[in-house]
Amino acid sequence: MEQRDYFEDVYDVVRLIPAGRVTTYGAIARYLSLRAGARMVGWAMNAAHGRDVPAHRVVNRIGVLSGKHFFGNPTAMQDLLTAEGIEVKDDRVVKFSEVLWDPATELA
DNA sequence: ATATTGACTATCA
DNA sequence: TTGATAGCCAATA
Repeated sequence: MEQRDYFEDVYDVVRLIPAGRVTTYGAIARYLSLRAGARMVGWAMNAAHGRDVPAHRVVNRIGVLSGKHFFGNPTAMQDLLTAEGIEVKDDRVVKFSEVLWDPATELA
């Protein structure tokens, strides 16, 4: 069971996210030209456990920590983001537009 | 093989 | 503004 397909492509992009920045599922999907769409990026993250993938830096399009519940401890994701300088309030990234790291724009 | 679900997004009411 | 609906693709409850 080697999902060495777009899964690893997603992981690679997520690893490129600088600390103190976040990105969205749609941005990754769009950058990789994934036919799959944003949902599969989230699914790839599900398999990202055990890898060096900072999935806590990946949020949905409005900056909501939609995947925090998958970190074992619901507060783990928020704590990680806060530790990196990202302000999180009510499960949502504060100043989301400022900390947003879009690979299609930043990485080009 | 079919139906349901999902760490999403865009559009419409 | 929020809420509902559709589109999208892959894995499986």
